[in-house]
Amino acid sequence: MEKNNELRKAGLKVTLPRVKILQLLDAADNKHMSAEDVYKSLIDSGEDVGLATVYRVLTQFEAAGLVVRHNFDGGHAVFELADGDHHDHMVCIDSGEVIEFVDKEIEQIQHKIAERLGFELVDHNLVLYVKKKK
Amino acid sequence: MEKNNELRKAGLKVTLPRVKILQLLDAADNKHMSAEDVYKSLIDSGEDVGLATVYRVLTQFEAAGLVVRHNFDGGHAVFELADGDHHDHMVCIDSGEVIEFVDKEIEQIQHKIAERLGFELVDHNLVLYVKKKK
DNA sequence: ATGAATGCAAAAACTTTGCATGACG
DNA sequence: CGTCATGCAAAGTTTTTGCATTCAT
Repeated sequence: MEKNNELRKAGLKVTLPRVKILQLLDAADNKHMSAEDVYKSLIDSGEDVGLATVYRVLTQFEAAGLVVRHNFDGGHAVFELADGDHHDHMVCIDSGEVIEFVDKEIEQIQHKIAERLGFELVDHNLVLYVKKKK
Repeated sequence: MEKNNELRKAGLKVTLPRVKILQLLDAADNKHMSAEDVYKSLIDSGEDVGLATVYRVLTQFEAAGLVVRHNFDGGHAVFELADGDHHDHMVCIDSGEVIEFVDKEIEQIQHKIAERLGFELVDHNLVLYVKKKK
């Protein structure tokens, strides 16, 4: 679906900052960007946008399900475009490289664990820290 | 091993704040405390300690492997005493309750995933966000 | 005694909010 | 045109740092 329609469908006006941020996340080499990353990138592209707007827009996008927010390591949150497919992350501790993966089995077990303890699984966060085999 | 020796072994002087914080984490009903939690608890116990010291001490304990820091969702880090046994966490998004669990199967699959992609699994972080079933 | 550890306050890093102006539909 | 969205600046949160004082060894 085309981006502008996704915005309208989410009840958000099609404004320049919102369109630019969507485009940026779509085209980004680094799929996982912090608010600051997005802000700087837009400023560098000559856009006139405020950091507060970036935060507001990303938060709205998250609420609308257009974007996923990850709270990786403490400091700052990173955002990536929601592509419909859920996936987890593997981070190489040497190179910083981020690899995405999905494993049906793990997902199922997670559900079972939650159920077994009387809970309903709402979300999860799995990050594997790895290094290249020599 | 007795606490004071653990401190000495880590190259840390045995000071009142450090001892109190270790004791607190050891005796805590809630095993997962934020720096603020620890600070308030100590103040309530009549200890004269600074929040900055709590942060410094917890960071040192983490570096020494005495404590594990978790970056759950919600902006602030929580700490728990390292008990040697690895476990993952389940956080109730309604009550904030934290449940620990271990699942051999998930651990094995994680290894397989890393291996399959040519990596060696060094560490991982798994948090399930759940809510109580009605 | 001497270097490390502490408390306090100030600063830093990240994110949210209030408000007047400007843009979308 | 009436909102809704924006930019800026100011305030909120969480965590870190500078510095003089105190404490452990």
